[in-house]
Amino acid sequence: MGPGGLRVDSSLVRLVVATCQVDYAGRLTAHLPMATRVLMIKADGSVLVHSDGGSYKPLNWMSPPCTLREGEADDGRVEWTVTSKTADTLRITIEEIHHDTSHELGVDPGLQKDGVEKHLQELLADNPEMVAPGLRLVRREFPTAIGPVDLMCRDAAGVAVAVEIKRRGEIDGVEQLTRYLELLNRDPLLTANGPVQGVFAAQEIKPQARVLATDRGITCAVVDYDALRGIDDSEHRLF
Amino acid sequence: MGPGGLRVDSSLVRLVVATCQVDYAGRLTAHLPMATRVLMIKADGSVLVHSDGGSYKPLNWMSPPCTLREGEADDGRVEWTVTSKTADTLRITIEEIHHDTSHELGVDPGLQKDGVEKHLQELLADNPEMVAPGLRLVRREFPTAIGPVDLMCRDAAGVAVAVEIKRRGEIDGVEQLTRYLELLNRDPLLTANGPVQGVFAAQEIKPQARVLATDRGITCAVVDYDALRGIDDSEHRLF
DNA sequence: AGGTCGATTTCGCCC
DNA sequence: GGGCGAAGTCGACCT
Repeated sequence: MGPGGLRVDSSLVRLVVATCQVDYAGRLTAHLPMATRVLMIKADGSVLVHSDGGSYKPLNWMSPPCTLREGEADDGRVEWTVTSKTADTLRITIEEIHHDTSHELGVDPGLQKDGVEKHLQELLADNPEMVAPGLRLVRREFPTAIGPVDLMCRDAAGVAVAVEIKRRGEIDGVEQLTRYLELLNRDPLLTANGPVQGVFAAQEIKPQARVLATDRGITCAVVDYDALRGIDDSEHRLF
Repeated sequence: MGPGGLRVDSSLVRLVVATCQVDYAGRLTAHLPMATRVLMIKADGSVLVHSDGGSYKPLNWMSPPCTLREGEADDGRVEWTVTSKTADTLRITIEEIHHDTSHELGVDPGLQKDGVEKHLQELLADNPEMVAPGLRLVRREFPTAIGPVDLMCRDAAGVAVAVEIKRRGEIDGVEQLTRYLELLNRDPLLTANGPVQGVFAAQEIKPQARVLATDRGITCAVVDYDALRGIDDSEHRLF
């Protein structure tokens, strides 16, 4: 508590509707001609410039940490200058302010998610036979020098099988698995029963990714997330 | 103009500050506990749920096209339901509205960008000698079965040179160029004077990408965007 | 601090 | 409209 009972309020959001022009200079340069837009200024000084369309991405913005300075342009118009430590600059030249309010929000409890890749990995770790029949899990997040393999398994014949899991299987995922396989195949402990096999498992596999995988001897496995969740639920109900 | 002089206003943005709980079910499920947040409802019905922190990405959102329906929950509280054609649902349960205004924005002229990869590619196409001395351009966006090569060139000795351009050179770009080279080296027309050479050109090349490129016999070229733009400007000034 | 990888990525281009 | 690559990607996690 500060002097005089004043409390520093760090969770204030300012909503402004203004006719403005926006110029950004940083990793690129970008320009927005004069028009009416929504400006959101968050507690950390970050600024979002929204139009009424598009999706959630602003037309222009400044990421925190940054500071907003209110000044005056040569022609007397109000000018906001937002600067970051990395020398990025966002300049907002204001012709007219139509709305300007500030609101205290308080601390946000945060978002709870379910159904992302990590969850899919957990489900497949519990049910490796859904990836390929006869597969047994050796280790989840099996470490290598260039990163962890999602699932390391062995098939019925004792051959090592590296499983790369994606929500959506694209070409990058195949490259990633290829790099792992190249490295894993240098390990005599893994190749004792033959070369390490690769399985690319995803809820959806793009055609080009499938072509590249097949070309490299990698097996593709499309997994049904809902079915998998159903299996896992019923298993847990037994205990 | 509609009957009675009423005009359909399609560029309206609604700004709401409310204590609310948010539940999303679609590609994943997500939950936001009750707290005070900023809600932005755009003209196309899309909804953004912002807290006072984070960057420009909302905590939760619904992408257009979608429709917002205002209803009432079992306990009598106001409930907004946003639905899209793909069966995604965003449910906002409102405890209290602290602020609620609507604003007409008009049509946005749109964003002008400068300095992205495409622009860098244009500049290097005009000045291939900035990539490597003696290089002559054969074709920009040279087509292959797996995608276009940014610049196809020949060096002073007539050897084909494939140039992959990135703003920031990372490992993925080296993989991409490697795939192209593999394919290009199957074409007798290109390999008549020796194997196709690869050049990885970027404003900045990450150490790991450089190592991988070198390991594969790919030349790295760091290009100075500002200098390049200067050259191009002065060239155009001659005409 | 730097690298890697996921994302309800979104966005834009080309087929 | 689908596929694919870029992004001022952002953010989380790990070394």
